[in-house]
Amino acid sequence: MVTPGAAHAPTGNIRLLIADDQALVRGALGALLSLEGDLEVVGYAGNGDEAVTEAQRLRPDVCLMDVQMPGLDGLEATRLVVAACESTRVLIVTTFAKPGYLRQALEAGASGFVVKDTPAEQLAEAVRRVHAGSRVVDPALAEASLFEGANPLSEREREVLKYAGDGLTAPAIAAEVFLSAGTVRNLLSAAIGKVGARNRTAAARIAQDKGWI
Amino acid sequence: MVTPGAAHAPTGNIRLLIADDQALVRGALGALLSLEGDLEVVGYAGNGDEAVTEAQRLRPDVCLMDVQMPGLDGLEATRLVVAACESTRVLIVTTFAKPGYLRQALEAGASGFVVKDTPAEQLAEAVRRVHAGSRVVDPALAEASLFEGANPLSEREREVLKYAGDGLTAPAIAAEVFLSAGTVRNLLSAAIGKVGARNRTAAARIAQDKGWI
DNA sequence: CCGCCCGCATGACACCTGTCACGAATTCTT
DNA sequence: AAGAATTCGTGACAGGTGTCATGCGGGCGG
Repeated sequence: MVTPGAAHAPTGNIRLLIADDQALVRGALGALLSLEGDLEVVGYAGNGDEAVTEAQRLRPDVCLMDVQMPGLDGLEATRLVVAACESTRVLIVTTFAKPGYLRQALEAGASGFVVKDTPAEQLAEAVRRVHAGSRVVDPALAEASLFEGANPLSEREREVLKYAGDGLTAPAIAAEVFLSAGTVRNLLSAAIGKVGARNRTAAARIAQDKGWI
Repeated sequence: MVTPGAAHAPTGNIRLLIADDQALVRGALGALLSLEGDLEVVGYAGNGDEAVTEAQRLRPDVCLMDVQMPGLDGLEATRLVVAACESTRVLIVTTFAKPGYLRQALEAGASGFVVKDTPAEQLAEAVRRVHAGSRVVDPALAEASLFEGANPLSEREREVLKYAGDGLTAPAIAAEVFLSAGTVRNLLSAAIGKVGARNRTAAARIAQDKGWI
């Protein structure tokens, strides 16, 4: 019998926190997982900051975390959740199978990585395996991550390449990052070379696809 | 009592088809909507072609349709479903609140347009209202669509701008679309002017954000 | 203390981009 | 049938891009 008011009622259920910036997806995932008898959704978060706050408050067994969220992104939120809640394991649930994302997720301490192409039936199983201490990662994605996951760009190169991808000129980027236009062009040129593109627009697209920016 | 084998059992339930290229999202939406006593998910589709085929086979009351799907996109699929199945209403359920998407969706015959930021509780209600013959559109998005939804770009301009957004040079684009490099530059210049950007990269980004490409 | 490395900056050069004017061919409207 | 509009193409010019060499200052390691 469950003791009323117990901080963590020893019901045997796996307690879940779901973090996704899209309310519909968040709610739908909650509905899906609640159908499983042994899974219990105890909280929701709409962005990275909320995810950290709610994880600290609720101490869920598993936190399902999207990557691209406004403000604090899911990778940084993962790092903070893992650091603050020893008993909480993080399962990344993301739209894009980007090698860079997987690598960063594992470096941040995530226990699993699932893309939204995965059949719905497999999500509950992934949650259970993560809770049991297993790693859950698509093998093909893991292999891609080994070769492509490592980000070849420096912090500054990533910074200027993001702006270039939005169409800003070198002088405009220079104003944003407080460097000279010539330095920005040198950084862009280096980034273009590392990514193997023919210009800054293509470089930004490739880096984004790989999860490097 | 339901007659066994009846093509459309007269149960009073609203029969749904869910089209989304992400299996997890598709399944989760199905789980969410199945919780409602009067809604019945009768089929799923992972792309636009499947959506059309399944709609013709199942004759659902409402089809939930994502926009960005591989192959036939959700807007074109909507057009075909509406043309082929008189009794099926289409509710667009998409990630991006792009004015151009809304306009194209309504032009394609969609009865509703919901973004995935919407609270999960409102989805079932939106389905019921669409089924009842109502239009379901966020008023703010409708207003934005009036001013920004109309695509100012010609067919050719859209075509070359997409390539430019991926970083292709004018000669490379010319090879893809079978025009001269000079013509491509003229088309890009016209598109840049219409969109109000300072270069092709920014123009591609703006057009994509507005749902024009 | 010295040498090396890294980040930032400048300048030069070749090439690409964006704009504009003009013309030819095709299509559409009157 | 004729005129207008649209699409495509060419050429010229100014500005932006990408590459490369070089130099300076600060930090780090020996």
